[in-house]
Amino acid sequence: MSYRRPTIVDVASLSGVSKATVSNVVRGKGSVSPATRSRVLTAIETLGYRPNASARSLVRQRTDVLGLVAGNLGNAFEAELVERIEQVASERRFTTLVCTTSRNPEDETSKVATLLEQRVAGIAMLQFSGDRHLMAQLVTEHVPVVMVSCWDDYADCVAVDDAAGLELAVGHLARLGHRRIAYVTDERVESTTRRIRLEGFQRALLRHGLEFHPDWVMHGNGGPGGDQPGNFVDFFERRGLPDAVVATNDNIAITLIEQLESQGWRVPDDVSIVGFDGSRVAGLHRIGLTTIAQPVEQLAQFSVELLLDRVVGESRRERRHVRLEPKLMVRTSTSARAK
Amino acid sequence: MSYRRPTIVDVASLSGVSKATVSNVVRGKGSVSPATRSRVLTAIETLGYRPNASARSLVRQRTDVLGLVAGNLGNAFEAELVERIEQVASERRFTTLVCTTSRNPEDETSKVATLLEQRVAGIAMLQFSGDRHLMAQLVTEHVPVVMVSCWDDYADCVAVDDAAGLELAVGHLARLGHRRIAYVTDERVESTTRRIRLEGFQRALLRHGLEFHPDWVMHGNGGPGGDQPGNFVDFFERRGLPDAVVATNDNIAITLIEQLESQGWRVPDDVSIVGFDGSRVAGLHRIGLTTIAQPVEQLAQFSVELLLDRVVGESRRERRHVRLEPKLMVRTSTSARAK
DNA sequence: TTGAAAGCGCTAACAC
DNA sequence: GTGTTAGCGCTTTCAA
Repeated sequence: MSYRRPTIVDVASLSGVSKATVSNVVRGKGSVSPATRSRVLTAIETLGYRPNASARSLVRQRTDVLGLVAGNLGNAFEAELVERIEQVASERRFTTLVCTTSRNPEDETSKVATLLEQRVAGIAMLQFSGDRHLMAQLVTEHVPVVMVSCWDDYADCVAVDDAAGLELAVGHLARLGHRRIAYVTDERVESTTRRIRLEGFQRALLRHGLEFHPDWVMHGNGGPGGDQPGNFVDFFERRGLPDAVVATNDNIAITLIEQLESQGWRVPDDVSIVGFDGSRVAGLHRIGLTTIAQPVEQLAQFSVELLLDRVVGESRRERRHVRLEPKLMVRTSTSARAK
Repeated sequence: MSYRRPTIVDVASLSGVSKATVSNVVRGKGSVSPATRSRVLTAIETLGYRPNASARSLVRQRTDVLGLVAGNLGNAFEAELVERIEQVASERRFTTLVCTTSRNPEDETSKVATLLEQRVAGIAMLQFSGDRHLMAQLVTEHVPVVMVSCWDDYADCVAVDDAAGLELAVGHLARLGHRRIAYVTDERVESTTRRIRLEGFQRALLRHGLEFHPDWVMHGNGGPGGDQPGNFVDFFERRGLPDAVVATNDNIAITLIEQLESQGWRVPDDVSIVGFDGSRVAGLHRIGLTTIAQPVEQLAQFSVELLLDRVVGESRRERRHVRLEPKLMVRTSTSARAK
């Protein structure tokens, strides 16, 4: 004899009503007399009845589950974002199916396929390889998608204003007297964002009357697992140390600091460093990374809202692209240029 | 007219077979002639058919979803663990529903309830308040549960060997000549683990001929959100600085360092610090936290294995409690005692 | 090798 | 205010 979970029918027969009535009580819909309601509630209690989400989803043709595609939770910023999105979704009575892709396009494809089989009500992508085929599929299957801290013209998007962020970074460095400013990007950042940030960097330099040297753009490419960039030291030994470096995210910035310091260079005395993300680690005194903070809370709120707007409202509205204000966090990795 | 997803019936009629046959093809079970198989496959392709997990779960009376209860993904160790568990589960064709509790018992209860409604095949708890009622419920509902880096006698468990970890920590400090060793615990660590670690600390002191002072045990209690401990400075100003401090996790250790240094004390010159977890941050040169590393990879592997063992094998086997070897990572937060 | 049929547990019309 | 009923999309006997 094996254990069988109580169903709505068990509750119905125990309380002497039909299952429709039990359903009404459970959902708090329809009209049920106080007396029956309490009888049903008692039966639910004594049986330990718990509605079956699969059955409900099947008939309602919709789940209460959101899919969340992240790249790598070892990245503190992404982990925080995942946590907040889960919490905001939970407040709206949605659960979250979390997947990680290790920034690997094949994983991305297969994980999204899994989410689609699970019939998630919507998908938030915190990492997107840019795969056109994937996007097309998502569109044809009518699954609401939001790009969070990512960008794709064919989906709702919510991200920090990258250009404004780079303006903050460069402006800060310019005010400190730095003129030769290098940039470190990373192949694993989603391509549109990567491009926009680099362009933003160029424009900010221009605006501050500083020169842009393609030679000073380093394209970090990650080693296996984690956000380990390439070898910065080689790069700077060949080209000489710039006054300052803007990195495309905090992880890269921190690794850069580690590598520079292990070669005897000092931050910020020899070179100032600015990160991007505003992850918790950056705020530690020992790290003290000046960075462009992304508004995690707003990113989470907006992404869930954009998603549920389409899920619940089934609104055929236009795609919305939201840009949020970044914030400059000045710490000890930047200082005035030595004369 | 609204969009309707293709179902197994659509595939069946397009390929001119019954849905049972389509089902056989999809699942790769039963016997289907090569000819029909390929006809069905073509139909699936052209329709973009995707099996509906809810329908399948309903009839199979089981989902392919694992529930994962974490405390706080801002904690790097927990985030890494979540990521690895998701990946290991994914290799076994299971998806993961991730919940965070902010180490809040009410959230824990409600999130577990949600997982139960979703009929997850099993639950991995990376955080457990110790709620007896919750455990009882889980047991009566016959849901496989595994405590990961947590402990509860009534469930399968996989955790680091806490006592061995503290022996490593204290042994290391003793060898460096430290004698007055303090301990910082944290209310938010699951209670059994908290107790075992403290006892392990005491026993390790004893074994190394060092005295244990209850006065030197500081019970950190977190502020809201994140792992912020209480005010360590007050504590040490009242009792004087010990030779060294062992912290119950890396986050606490790092905060401790920050607080001490902000008061002008130096680590490790004035006091050595040892953490617990082996999170990525601890390994940064700027942090250089000596710590007891937990075997994340093994924790992930074992936890999924223990869970699926019960899910798939429906084995009525005894509860299993696995303890894994910790590893001492010596870095720069510890040094020989100044004479 | 294939098909017909009986549900899995629930919701939502629609009667009464 | 309550009950009846017809599925939702799939798996799984059991026949053919």
